[in-house]
Amino acid sequence: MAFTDASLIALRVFREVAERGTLTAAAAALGYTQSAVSRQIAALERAAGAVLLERRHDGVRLTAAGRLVLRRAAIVVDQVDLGARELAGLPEEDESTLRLGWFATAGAWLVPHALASLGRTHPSITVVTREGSTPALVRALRAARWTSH
Amino acid sequence: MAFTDASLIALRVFREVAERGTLTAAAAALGYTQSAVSRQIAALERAAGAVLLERRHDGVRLTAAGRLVLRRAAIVVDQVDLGARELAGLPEEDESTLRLGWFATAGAWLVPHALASLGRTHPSITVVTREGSTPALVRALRAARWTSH
DNA sequence: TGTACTTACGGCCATCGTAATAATC
DNA sequence: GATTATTACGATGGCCGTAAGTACA
Repeated sequence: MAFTDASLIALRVFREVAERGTLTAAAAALGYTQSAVSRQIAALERAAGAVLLERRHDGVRLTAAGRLVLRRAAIVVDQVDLGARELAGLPEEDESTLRLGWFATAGAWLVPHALASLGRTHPSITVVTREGSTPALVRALRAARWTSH
Repeated sequence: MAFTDASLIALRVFREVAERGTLTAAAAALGYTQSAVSRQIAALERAAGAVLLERRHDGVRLTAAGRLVLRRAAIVVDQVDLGARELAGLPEEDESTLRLGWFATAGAWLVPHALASLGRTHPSITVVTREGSTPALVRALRAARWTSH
């Protein structure tokens, strides 16, 4: 048993809660009621079979299981939103496009490292390389992370 | 408008349909009825605002929009399943773990390239490096793709 | 008392299976 | 007729908002 049959909305709510620190703030941000968010979280915890949030008097904090779920939920939500933008035929927003140039010596492993790390935390960000670099490194970079075309 | 508010089950059903080529086969594989799968797909298309499947007399074929959605849906479903396994505290199944050794000269860009490509098509596969290689290359590889611990 | 989260109630909407319908070989 | 997908029921279950309840400074 896991959160296999959870709702996409539940994952979105959970991410918002994790980001804001209180159910109330997340509810306001998403246009829901406190109770709705509370039940979404409860349902997600029931589906996951684990407590995801530590309840405190001033809000909530992620448990270890909560951090684990958050990592996956963030990727899932980003992928859905990215697919939605693709379907709408829109190019990526400027804020989600990163243009990057670097020196060949630094790019050997530092750049792929940074890009992969970025890809884990913000999968929806598109990376665009600068033309005119060493062809081999450009290929390696493209291999490390390439979101669109 | 997009498939932002689609169901996780719908994405799973869609992936199964795309893989099997008929709604009937997907329904049987998932324990659903023909009609349930048909309505899931219809709902997903309504949410996406696009026709995802071309109906033929011998089954269905993906449209361009369908291929686009499938790419995202596959990642989403894999992420959910991966999170589920993580929550269950289980190590990855053997069939989804890849152990890899290589020569330093070939690993410089060919290995990260292959790993990233693999990661796009099969995000749930874990890559485990062999000990004793050049430390810098090991670090670069870990940066390019590292799923568990 | 204020600020959080939780729970009970009533109503609405989604989804299921069964079964009937349509279209193609 | 066999195989495909779709549509019309009726019932179950999930999720919402309102509102009341609980806990902690």
